Amino acid sequence: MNTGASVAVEGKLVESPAKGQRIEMQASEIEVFGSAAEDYPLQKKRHSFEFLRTIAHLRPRTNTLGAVMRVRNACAQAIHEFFREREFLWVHSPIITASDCEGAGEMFGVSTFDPTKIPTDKEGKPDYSQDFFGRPAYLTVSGQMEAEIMATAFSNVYTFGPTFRAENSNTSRHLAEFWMVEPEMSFCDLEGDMNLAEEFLKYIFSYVMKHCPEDMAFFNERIDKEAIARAENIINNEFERLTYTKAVELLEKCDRKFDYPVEWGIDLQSEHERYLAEEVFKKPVILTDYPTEIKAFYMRLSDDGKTVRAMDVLAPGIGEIIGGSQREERLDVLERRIVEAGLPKEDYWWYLDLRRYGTVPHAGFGLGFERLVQFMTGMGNIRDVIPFPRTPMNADF
RNA sequence: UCCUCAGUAGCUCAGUGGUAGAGCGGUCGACUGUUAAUCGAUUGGUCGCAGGUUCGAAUCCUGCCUGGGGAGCCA
Repeated sequence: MNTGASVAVEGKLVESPAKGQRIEMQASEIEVFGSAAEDYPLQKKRHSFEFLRTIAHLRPRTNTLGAVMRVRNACAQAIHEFFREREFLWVHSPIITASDCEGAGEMFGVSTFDPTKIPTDKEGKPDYSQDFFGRPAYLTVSGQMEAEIMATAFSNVYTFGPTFRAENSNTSRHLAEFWMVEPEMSFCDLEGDMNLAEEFLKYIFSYVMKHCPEDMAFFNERIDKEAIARAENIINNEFERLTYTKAVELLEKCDRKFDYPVEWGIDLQSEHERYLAEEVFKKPVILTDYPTEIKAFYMRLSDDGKTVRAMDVLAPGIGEIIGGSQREERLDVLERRIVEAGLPKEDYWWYLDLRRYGTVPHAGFGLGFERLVQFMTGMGNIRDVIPFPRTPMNADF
């Protein structure tokens, strides 16, 4: 009988005289349901995560993936409990969207066309009027705009589901298919948004520490010796909050040499964000009030005209884990911002309707679920915190 | 997409121009209060792929493929 066999053992559970275990079973009967062939790839030793990714159908049996999947599950439970306690409505945003106005990244097309013979119009372009939806359709990159719709009816809502990015990103922090949590709150400003984000992360970390203590101890010992200290740091300390402008001043004054020079107006680089979260404050940092030019059109313009009410939560070791904002609720300002961004206003007719009919101050944020699990467990590669990772050139299993 | 490192046995790796190696695993046997057991034997390779240089290439050169790390984009 080899490692990997499936068995049922009947016997007597007794106190063990051996070291390192309290109990053992003295077997009286063993039934083998499935023996494992001698080429069973999982051995009783450490395997590299790269190798395990090539056998994604067997790796859930390993102790590390097992711990990851339990913690991932606990994170999902914590998210639902957090919002249920606060009476947020879980709304199901669509996976397929015909709206091409989300602008959050490259999208996967959804079509039933036979790729070898796509109908074309007079100009030789694909004639989508003959396609399944009668127009171009895509996999969603974000449920935010649908969440905004629902928030104008139910006040507090959240989405939690898969999202897709067709970007050719090959990093340990990106997936083509990943899950996102997006709360959206009416009658809420940026302060309320930040408060919720901070409470939210603290809640999830407390929940996992309470429900998965053995798995967290495992990660702390085998994967990342900071895992438990980091969780306690999150739970027990106030997040640092400062404006983008203050952060830039701080970066300009510090002794550290950066590959990319810092000046007001630039989008902060990974090295800048890491420096702030890992070296200056050594805890999560919330940056707010970013320059208008580097943020999305729907974020609420401040009175200074130069910044928007946006916020990013930067986590040590991970970087941006949450991105959010107060949304622009003023119809005239939003229309102007859409035009300034060079976007077709007619595509946003329903989004603008939300401002036309009973507009309301509102705010929300998005959290990358796999990044949260990475942050929680200390796992280095995002492909190892989702059972079946989808990345460029990889959709096996 | 860019930069960089790597690809040798099922796994983890050593081998820098001269007959392809180790540990683990597998198989067989022995032994055993074991814990990723121990002891003995044994099995196992188109050295990522294709070309080139050379008397001779795992080793040097070129191209490609795949993977890791970093960057960009972002969550």
